[in-house]
Amino acid sequence: MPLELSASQALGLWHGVALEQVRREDHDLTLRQTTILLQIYLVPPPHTVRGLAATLGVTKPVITRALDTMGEMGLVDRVRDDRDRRNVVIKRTVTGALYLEKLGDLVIAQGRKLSV
Amino acid sequence: MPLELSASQALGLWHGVALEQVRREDHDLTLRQTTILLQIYLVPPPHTVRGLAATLGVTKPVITRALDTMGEMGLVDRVRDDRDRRNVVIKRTVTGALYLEKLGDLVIAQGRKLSV
DNA sequence: AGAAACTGAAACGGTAGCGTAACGATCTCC
DNA sequence: GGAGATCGTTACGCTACCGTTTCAGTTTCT
Repeated sequence: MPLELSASQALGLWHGVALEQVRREDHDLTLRQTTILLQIYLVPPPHTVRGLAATLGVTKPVITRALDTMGEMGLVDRVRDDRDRRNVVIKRTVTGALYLEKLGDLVIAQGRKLSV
Repeated sequence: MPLELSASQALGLWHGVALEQVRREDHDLTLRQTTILLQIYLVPPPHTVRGLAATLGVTKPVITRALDTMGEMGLVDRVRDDRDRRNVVIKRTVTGALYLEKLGDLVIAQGRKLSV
């Protein structure tokens, strides 16, 4: 059955996660970057620049730049598609998976503080 | 009783909210700004620059700048404390409350898509 | 083969947040 | 009253993301 949250529970959950995220001074990803990362790891591949841009409703350079930054952090990887060499396929990495695992733990921990 | 989420539920929830947030191209608040806003609205007043800085674990100029930006957006208001005129007390606004209400609705909507 | 379409990336100027280091204003306390 | 502490803000140079435009490489279609 669906999860029914009250307004204060929903915001409290978000607040707890955001606060913890700020305090640990982790890599400070933009909302867009975080969204791209989650999209790559939660939605079945393949992922392309164009596809991500369409899904998020942003322009392609936004995706390219985000991949540049997150690539340097080791969170994602880029590989040219051999079947159509215009395309770039975005790959997951161990570092990226670990990063999201920590984010997930944060959400879970905050969820546990809620009574439902 | 506490809310027990699986890893994929937790990340799915976060993903859904972040994605929707990006797509509507709302005011694009930083993670820090969002956290400050939530802190102001969810924690009992009074809120000061120094207090927020300590809570978030950031320096005071970070708070000042965030309040500048969010003040221009009408999300918060600043008032000098008359009992100690060094202090600035941060006040809530209708616009800010509305903004967070929408964020809460987003979280609630994504929560409803989960089975628990 | 050659024009047109399409993909991701690079270039450009602009804007906003960052950390550090100062700064005025105010209060405290001797 | 005056030294010193405390508050929020401003100034400075820097970095990162933004939107738009342009580009090089690749494929497609006639």
